[in-house]
Amino acid sequence: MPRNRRPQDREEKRQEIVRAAATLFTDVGYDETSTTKIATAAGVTTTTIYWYFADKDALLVAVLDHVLEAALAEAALHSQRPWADQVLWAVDRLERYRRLVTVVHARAPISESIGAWHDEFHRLVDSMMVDGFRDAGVPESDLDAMTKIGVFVVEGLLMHPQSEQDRRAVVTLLTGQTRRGSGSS
Amino acid sequence: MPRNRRPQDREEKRQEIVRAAATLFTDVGYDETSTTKIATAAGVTTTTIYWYFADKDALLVAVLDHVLEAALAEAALHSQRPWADQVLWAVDRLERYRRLVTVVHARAPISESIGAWHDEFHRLVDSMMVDGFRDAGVPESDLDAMTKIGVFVVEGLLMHPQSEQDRRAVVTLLTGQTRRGSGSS
DNA sequence: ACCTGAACACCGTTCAAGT
DNA sequence: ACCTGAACACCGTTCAAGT
Repeated sequence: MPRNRRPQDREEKRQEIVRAAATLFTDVGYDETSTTKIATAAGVTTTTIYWYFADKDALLVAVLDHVLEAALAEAALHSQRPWADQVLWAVDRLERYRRLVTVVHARAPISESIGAWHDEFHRLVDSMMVDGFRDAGVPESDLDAMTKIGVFVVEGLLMHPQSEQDRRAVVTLLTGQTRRGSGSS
Repeated sequence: MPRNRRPQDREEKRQEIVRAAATLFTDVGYDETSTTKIATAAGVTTTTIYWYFADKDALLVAVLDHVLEAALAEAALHSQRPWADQVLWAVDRLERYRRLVTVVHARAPISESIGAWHDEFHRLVDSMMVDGFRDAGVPESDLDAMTKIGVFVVEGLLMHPQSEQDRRAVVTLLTGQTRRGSGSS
């Protein structure tokens, strides 16, 4: 009984569009990637994209969810390592998504769906950061401000690539300076 | 002898285009502002813009220089105030240029002229930050990393507007925590 | 030297028409 | 339900033509 036939195929094709868009948005950029290029890469017609997604922004949200899901799954494997290493690993892992970060910042104020995704994302990152800094011994009174600084520093490191050495120095200072006597000659 | 007539007029018209573009790029956004809208606001034809500027990116660079010059002139008046206040003032003053920050980050990798402007800008900001943190008593060994954290935090505060109170908490923690016994009950 | 109107290639999106 | 070709309004930019 092929009554509800091939919901498989539909999901597969949708995934193929998301994967093609993810690659292009990440490596080339959102503004630099036309819907026609995405369609070609996914093996469909330009207009077909609009059968699966309301507009280009909706496709971007699907890409962001796709990328975030994979990154979170990987991050879970590192949750037992020292706090500084976890932050450093996150920066390493996310650096290639620099272009996605910029486009989210650029479109969040003008696209409701991207704005909502951005807010949700920061809620998630904030909650992870709070836990990390608390475990690292940051006093409760400084925890909120320290979390914000942590998020800003990670974002900054993504946007302004540094040498491995400089990156490590920044993260060490960030995660270590509130613990007494942690280096500095 | 009107041999070299009206270099005044030329500079005036150029300035008018830059001013119109500055307002629109700042309030509406770079991608959201067409060259036609800029031309209309400046009282010229679209193609006239291309007599004064090589392309839209060159106009953006002129806008960035224009805005930066004004901000630096104002900043000079505050150079004697406490370090935390100076940083807080800068965040306050620059918040309205959030859209310019995003577009510079978005276009720096793909436009050589924007990339060059971005590098130059960070050299300037870095040198100001280093002096501030050194005077505030940050040890020489942490100065480079601390400067980067400072720049990232200022950028983060620009991109993610906070309440006056939260902003102050972040900047206080940033500028104060390396000085011994500066609060936190 | 300075400015313009017409044109070019491209963009995201819509929609009537097909299966 | 799913997909398409043709068309729409708009974009940044070019260029021959005017003064």
